[in-house]
Amino acid sequence: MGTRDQIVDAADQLFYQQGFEHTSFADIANAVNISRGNFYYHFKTKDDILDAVIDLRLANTQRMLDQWQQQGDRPRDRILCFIHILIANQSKILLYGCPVGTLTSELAKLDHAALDKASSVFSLFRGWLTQQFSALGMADNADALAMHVLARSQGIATLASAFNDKNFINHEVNQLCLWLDNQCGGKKEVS
Amino acid sequence: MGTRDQIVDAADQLFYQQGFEHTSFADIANAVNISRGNFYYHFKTKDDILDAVIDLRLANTQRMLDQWQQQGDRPRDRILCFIHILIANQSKILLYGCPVGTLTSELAKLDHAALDKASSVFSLFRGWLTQQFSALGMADNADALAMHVLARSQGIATLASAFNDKNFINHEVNQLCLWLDNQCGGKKEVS
DNA sequence: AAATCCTTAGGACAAACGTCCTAGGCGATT
DNA sequence: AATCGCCTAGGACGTTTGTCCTAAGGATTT
Repeated sequence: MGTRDQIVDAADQLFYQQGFEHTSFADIANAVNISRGNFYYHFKTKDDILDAVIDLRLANTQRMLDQWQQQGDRPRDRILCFIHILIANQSKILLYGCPVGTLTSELAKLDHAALDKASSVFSLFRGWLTQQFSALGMADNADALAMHVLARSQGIATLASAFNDKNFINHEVNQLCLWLDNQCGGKKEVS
Repeated sequence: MGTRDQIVDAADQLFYQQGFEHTSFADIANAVNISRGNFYYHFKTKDDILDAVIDLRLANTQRMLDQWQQQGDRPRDRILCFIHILIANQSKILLYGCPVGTLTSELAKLDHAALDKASSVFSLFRGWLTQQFSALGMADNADALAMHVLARSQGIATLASAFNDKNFINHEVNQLCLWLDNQCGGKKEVS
């Protein structure tokens, strides 16, 4: 893997674990074992790295969504794939919260120009979830349902991290699954 | 108002709007119009200010809860008071998210010692909400319901801020009220 | 072998940071 | 009037930050 990609990978993790502002050039250079000078060759400013990191996250997210799209046959199962990332990434979420939500929150406070781009990771999930709910025959308020699922997940991650409570994640994920079944119950599947 | 209280008040707002780490001594001193030297007389370290700010938030929160306790007769109405802070603080939430959630998220990433204390603001709400649900005759899972309400509010704030979407707050608050009525519906009020 | 280009290392730079010290103003007490 | 103690101002300190420059390594091409 090229140096540039290593930098973006390391920055991706560090931004998640330490926050964007609290991560310095030196931190990243140290993680990749290169000099700060070499660093500057690949990225002129810190904002450039943030841009690259968000691009990476967008690509990774899209790849994951595509995978879920093929993996599950029924839209309901696909939505469950999304919900279950809370379980799959449990330990990291307990420590650092949701990667998307915490970054957008930080950038909002910094009044950073990259906030919109960071939010677009949310938009990927939002659009994909909207698709699934539409496929379930709820085209009318599919977007609202998508946002609801996003918000629920977001809140679960934040509180689980604040209270460092693993069981809370499990319990709320179950509740969210029940909610989903309830939504599916009365409706007829379309696609 | 004494200088010390002015400092804590200014820090409270700045920590909310800019984040803890992104707020400097100079920022606070500038907001209160005092010199950095004077600043140091009242607080030895930045962590001391954070401590005082969290104490202020704990006191303010407790006062608000007490007020809600007297204001609403029925527990259901009291819980509605909590839910409606999302509406009352709408514009600030759109810009900076939830004061409690964003601070705990930041401190978690900084691995800061004050994280537990910051989370205790959540605990105040949690305990109070648990009381209300218990009074509604749901003592068995009152705490789980309290956490559910907290998580929903938290997610609403985060996403509303990310998408800068005021209508989303209104819609989700309505949904949350419906959910609450649903919970109250089957149960008999105790106190 | 020479030249070229991509990559790397290491340090220089000003600015900002948290922290700390000292001198002085000002009201209350004696 | 003199003294004391609380409060304030302003600057000094060492470190870290993001940014930038220059020189050299190393592979490929001519």
